[in-house]
Amino acid sequence: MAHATIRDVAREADVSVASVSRALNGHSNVRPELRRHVETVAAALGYVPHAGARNLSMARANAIGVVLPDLHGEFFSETLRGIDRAASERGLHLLLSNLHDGDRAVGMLHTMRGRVDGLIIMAPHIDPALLLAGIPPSIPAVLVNCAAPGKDRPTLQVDNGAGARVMTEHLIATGRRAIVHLSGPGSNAEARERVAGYCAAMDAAGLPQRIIEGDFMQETGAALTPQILHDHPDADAIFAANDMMAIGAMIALRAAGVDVPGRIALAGFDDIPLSRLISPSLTTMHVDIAGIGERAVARLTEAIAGSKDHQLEMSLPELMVRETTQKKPA
Amino acid sequence: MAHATIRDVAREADVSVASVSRALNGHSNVRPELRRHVETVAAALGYVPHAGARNLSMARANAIGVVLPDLHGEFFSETLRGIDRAASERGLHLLLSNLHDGDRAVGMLHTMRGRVDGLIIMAPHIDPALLLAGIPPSIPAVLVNCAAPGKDRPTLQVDNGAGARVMTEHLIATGRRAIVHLSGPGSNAEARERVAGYCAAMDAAGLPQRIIEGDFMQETGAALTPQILHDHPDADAIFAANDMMAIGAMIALRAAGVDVPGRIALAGFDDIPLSRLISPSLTTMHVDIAGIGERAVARLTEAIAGSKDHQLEMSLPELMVRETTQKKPA
DNA sequence: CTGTTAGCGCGTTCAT
DNA sequence: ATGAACGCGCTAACAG
Repeated sequence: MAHATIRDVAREADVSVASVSRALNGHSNVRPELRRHVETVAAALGYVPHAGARNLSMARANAIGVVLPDLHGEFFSETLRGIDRAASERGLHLLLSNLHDGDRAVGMLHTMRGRVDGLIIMAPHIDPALLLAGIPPSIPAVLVNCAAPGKDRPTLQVDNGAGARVMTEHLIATGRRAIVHLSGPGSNAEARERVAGYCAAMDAAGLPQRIIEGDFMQETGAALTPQILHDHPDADAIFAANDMMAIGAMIALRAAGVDVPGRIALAGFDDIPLSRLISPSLTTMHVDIAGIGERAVARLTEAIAGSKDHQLEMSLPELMVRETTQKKPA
Repeated sequence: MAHATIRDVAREADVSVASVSRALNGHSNVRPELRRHVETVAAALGYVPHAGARNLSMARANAIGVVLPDLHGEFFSETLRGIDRAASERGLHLLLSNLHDGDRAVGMLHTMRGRVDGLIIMAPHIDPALLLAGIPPSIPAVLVNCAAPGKDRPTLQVDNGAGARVMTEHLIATGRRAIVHLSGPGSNAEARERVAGYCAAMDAAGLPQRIIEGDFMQETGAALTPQILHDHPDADAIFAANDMMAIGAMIALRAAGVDVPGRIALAGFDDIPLSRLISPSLTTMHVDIAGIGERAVARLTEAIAGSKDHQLEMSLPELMVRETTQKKPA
């Protein structure tokens, strides 16, 4: 059976649609008796308001669009968790969209217009020019870890460069010298920043850069590890650009019978929950993943409310020393 | 600046709104020259159609609502991944909603009416009567692992009872006798089914049931482990109702210096990606988590298309023997 | 307090 | 091939 509309309720209760609307939405100027009557009829008819129509008439969707590159791995699911928590606190729904490739990205962004009040966009892998052009200018949006500097959009970023530098310095401080960086894909802005941080630290210490490009996936971390061992037989540390690759590397190293951290130290980035659960536990840079999601929602609601504050908010990751980078034996 | 509407485009291009609509939606009965003109004007104005209005007029939202208990842990994020994949293949958006408590559940369900074409509901923790009453009858919905038998709704379920029984039998077959079941919360339908499977297997073997109630969380698994050790000093196996609790237990056992699986075997349920990455790797029941999400979308699109097929689809988990249940030394 | 009317932005008849 | 008019379901402004 088709759904009852507000008009069905009005007819059945023998009142106007306006009264039904007022009664059901808790307006004060309604006779209590009439309100009860309307509520009864509505319940009897199984009436449920059509949220789409209400949104149109109120010019408010009570939803925010979330644009992520991928749901793979713990990083983005943690972010989503933070976003979800902050959003449901505010009574907002989440409209999800995965930006796999850059081409369909703009299309996806467009189909969200009129269904959400604002956008949270995490797209370190998308060309900034393309991305900024794709966001309808009239829609509030906050950019999270995007390549774009975000001139006229509120922006949240992790200081990947500083974080990578701190980690590299930590490895050097614990006696490592032949440190190989297993990087993320060159197309990814965060990956590039982490490479830069690693390079800066190695340069400052007068050590040679050794970089192998990966793609942030665990399987790739495992697959490239033999190559690292082959290309750099003297390697005494691997700094993976994220935890998933580090874990892949750890599995490969274990399979190859390499002692971690005895012969090779291992470090990651992100501090996903998993990094603490494996053994040996993984030294990594802690990023407040869920917290970033929450902050993003906060900034977005401000922007929706009309704030013109387009500040860049930069957060510094924190070094978490765990088992995989214990001091190198002399 | 406010967003341009179809009327702005019509006025600017000096044509009717109908023509703009036809031109932009690729209808055939439009003069190519006019189409190009409209497209130019639309681009110049930065016009992006208002999806909400379009949905209302077409009575189609091109979105499905996903209702999950929690985004915590890998189980639900994996499910979501499967749903997302299947949905974006079909050009559907995902409207997310977390059903924390049962009270607000019905309200959440209602606010989705008119914004989605159908619902995927995973709510093993919600009272079935409450839940079924809360779903607007006119909205297609598929129930996944819900307590409700799902008489007139397509339903997907994991055969938790059979799975738990298989696992318990495996533990018995490897020589364990004092098997403690670390269960999920009694309010959860899946948890109850797994308890029943465990009990059936223990009864069949003439072994005494030993059950401690947990809540599916890793922290709880860790916290309850000392109690298990205390209440059942002779325990030679722990069968946790899900992997997260099993991992918590493993951490606690390691901290207590208990040899796994030497002294105590350990088993989980779900086969989340993590269970394979930890060491020793966890014996568990494999559930095709992402696959269930995909199936749910498939069933839902059928229902939206008008299928009256309300069959119950039951899937059997598969035993994955890994390190934590190696045979007990004689 | 209540009913009437006019939109919200779009797709879609029905004429022309 | 194009335009005028109507309706999707709801809220809000305006009368009474």
